[in-house]
Amino acid sequence: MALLDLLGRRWALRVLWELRSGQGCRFRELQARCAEVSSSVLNDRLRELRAAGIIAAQPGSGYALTPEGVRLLTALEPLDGWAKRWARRTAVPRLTAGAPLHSDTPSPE
Amino acid sequence: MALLDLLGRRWALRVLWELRSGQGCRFRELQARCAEVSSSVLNDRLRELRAAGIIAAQPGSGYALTPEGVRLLTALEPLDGWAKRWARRTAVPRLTAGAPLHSDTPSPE
DNA sequence: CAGTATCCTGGACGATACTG
DNA sequence: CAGTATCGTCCAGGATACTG
Repeated sequence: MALLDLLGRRWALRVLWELRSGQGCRFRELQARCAEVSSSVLNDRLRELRAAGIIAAQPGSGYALTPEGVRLLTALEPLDGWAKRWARRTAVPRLTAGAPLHSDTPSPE
Repeated sequence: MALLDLLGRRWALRVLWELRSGQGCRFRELQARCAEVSSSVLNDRLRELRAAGIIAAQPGSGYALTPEGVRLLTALEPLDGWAKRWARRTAVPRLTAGAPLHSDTPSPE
């Protein structure tokens, strides 16, 4: 297992996506943005992402992407692009146009 | 759920990776290359990937990537690049140098 | 060989209650 | 508010036996 073991887990990409702005985000705020993921799971993800050096806990401003994390987001872009086209080709056209890359990911716009 | 629901599943990326050459590959051959994944699961993955239009079953030559599948592999490259550097930075240096992107993925060289 | 049908188990996730 | 501890459920995946 490797990268997908990390990013494939529920909420992992969503968390990254929520932090994409570069602004720090508090635990509760993050939780609210993630459709109320349970605190235990959110905490798991945060710990894993921190251990991976993708995000870091700021002193007083919550969590934010590390430089490494920013580069990860960048590396993800082509894939998201592909996913969007693919969603258009493949997916069922009903439901509000969702998030190609991940169900819980609002996806880059 | 979307793309990660597909690629995050066990063996999914590995199958794509095994088909990267563009050569068709038979069921049993694929199974052998994938450390003897169970036939039921392999079949599941193949069906899902076919449904997604990423691979296709050739008449007599097994499975192969579709053009769309080829583009997916391309979109995956930056991510794999990131994963490799990341593995070097983060990962435990023990064990045979594995596959950054996915445990079961030999990973591009 | 290609693919299907069952059964079983581990672990991811959700809910919740709790602590500092 | 931030995070931990516990518990129950559910399902993906592995094993295996089977069919065409």
